[in-house]
Amino acid sequence: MTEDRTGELGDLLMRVARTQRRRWRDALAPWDLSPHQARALRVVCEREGVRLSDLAEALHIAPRSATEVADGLQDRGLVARTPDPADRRAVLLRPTDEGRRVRGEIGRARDADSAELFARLGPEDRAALARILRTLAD
Amino acid sequence: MTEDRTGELGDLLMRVARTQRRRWRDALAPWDLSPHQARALRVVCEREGVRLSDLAEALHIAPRSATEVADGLQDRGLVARTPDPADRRAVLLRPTDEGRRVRGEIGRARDADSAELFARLGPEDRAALARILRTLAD
DNA sequence: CCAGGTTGCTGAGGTTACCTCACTGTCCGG
DNA sequence: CCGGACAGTGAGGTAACCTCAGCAACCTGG
Repeated sequence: MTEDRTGELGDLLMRVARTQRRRWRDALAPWDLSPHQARALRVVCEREGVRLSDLAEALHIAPRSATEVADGLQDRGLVARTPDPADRRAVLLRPTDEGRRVRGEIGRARDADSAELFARLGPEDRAALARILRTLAD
Repeated sequence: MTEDRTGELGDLLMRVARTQRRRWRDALAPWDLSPHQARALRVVCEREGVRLSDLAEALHIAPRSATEVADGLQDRGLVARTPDPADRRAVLLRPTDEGRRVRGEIGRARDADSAELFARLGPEDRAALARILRTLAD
């Protein structure tokens, strides 16, 4: 079959991504965080003062659901709700010291995990993969 | 390290995969099937006579949950439960005619969607991507 | 300057897709 | 031929989403 089975490409991408997702979930276990929560923590740490609605948008979930994600992070003492001085309806999410610490740890864990997963690729393959994926990511 | 940010690679992979997943979910809407159900239908169609426990393993879910996935597919008339002649405890899942038809349709839809997604890549990039992903997929 | 619509968050309650545990009926090795 | 392992399922639980309604604060036009 000289045909360019594009379907297989999608399949492969799916499979590798699934593997990676599984690995990451496991790597996150020591902190008892879901991938989604880790992502949320990252968003909160990267911007200074995140509104719940912004978090919802960043996470592609309904605004109402952002409340629950924030609750989870707050219960673990990783973020704090502070009033928005510019709008008394709004709430700003900020990382606590613990939150920043944990976000640093999981960031390093993620890098380590990524390095391990991509270790079997040579440097030129890694570069090619990065270039190709960047093209696909818009 | 010439700053080979492996972490970014993982990030990119995640992002592209998320896009693909979203696209597929949307492409599946006309049949009112979840990606998971489509995957299950595919498994059932590819092997002849699938045990519930095999389906569970293929889908990486608990055996009990395979019952529910099978229920969903059966309610839509896509698969049928038949007794396993070799083991009266077991149940074999087989696709109905409708199931085979739908599986063909969504297979083509998936190919089309994949083709569209990867259209912006040149043939040599597609080949390189396939080779690299295959390496990663074991 | 205030009435009425819009926005930001959350309580209440629903759905979906998983899970574990317990049970029944069947299989099989000693 | 019997005790343990195994296949599927009923019952009931959880996590992560959702929509809808309500409340307070914001903003805009007359």
